[in-house]
Amino acid sequence: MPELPEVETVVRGLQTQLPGRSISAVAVRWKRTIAAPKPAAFARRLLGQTITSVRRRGKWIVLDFESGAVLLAHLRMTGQLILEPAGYPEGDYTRVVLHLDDDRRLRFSDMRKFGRLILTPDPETVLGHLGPEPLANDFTSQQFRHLLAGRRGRIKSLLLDQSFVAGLGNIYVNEALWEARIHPLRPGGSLSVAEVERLHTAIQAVIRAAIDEGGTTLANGNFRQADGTAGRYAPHLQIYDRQEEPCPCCGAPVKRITVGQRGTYFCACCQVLEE
DNA sequence: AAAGCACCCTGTACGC
DNA sequence: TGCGTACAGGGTGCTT
Repeated sequence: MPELPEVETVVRGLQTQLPGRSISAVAVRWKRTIAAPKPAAFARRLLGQTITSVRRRGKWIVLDFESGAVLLAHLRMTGQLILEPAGYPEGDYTRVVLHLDDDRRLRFSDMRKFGRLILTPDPETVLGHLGPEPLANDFTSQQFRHLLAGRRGRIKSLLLDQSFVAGLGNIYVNEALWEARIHPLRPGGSLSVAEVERLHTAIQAVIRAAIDEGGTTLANGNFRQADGTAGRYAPHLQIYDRQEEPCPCCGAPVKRITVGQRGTYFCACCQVLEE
């Protein structure tokens, strides 16, 4: 499931390749992948546009064009944005193909069809309601504490809320809470200053480590880097998808509960729901 | 503000 | 072997 580290990995892979290239043809194989504008207008407006930069905001991949137009790509569950040479055999589940002027192709593959592409002159209508970037300089432990103050919702649900903090998903939220020794059901506002500090540190550490390894590719192989290779972080996951396995810290069996309709892994020994 | 649910999808895992 | 069903998950939108 692409989260911040996976999206960052894709973006870094594209940053060295795409700026300066232009779109020579557009093929839409699954129309609903194009959230806006309508597929025909999407294809027509992209034609001939030159890419100036590639960046990330939360889990969105952002392609800026010379004209000021912006292409937003969200991978959701199974989306992949892969740069392939001309003549390369096209993989399965291709939804949209952007042909480049150097004959390479930027291919949006998406088995479950949840991913979305948006072409817009005003990306802030989409990106504007995202919370802070967890790796940004101004995302300090102090700011995090202010955001959490008074919040009665479960810390796990808050961390998954993209308008609260941008970019975290189920894998890294589970990992960060375990790392910080915080129970996923704790009300956000109930965390002590020391706990907020620990969680802030854990979030940044886990995300940075995952980026360093090129993201997490689980056994289902859903995530791919921009060049089609897998991420290397999966063996480093301490708790995610490890139900009944011993906690790496204390050896107690990892528990699995459901929080906000999401599978949640934690160690009942290390992450206590204290009063 | 918070929580629950349906929805969008399809591969996988399971029970019979 | 094969069919049917539950489940996984990010995000949106609606209801409670």
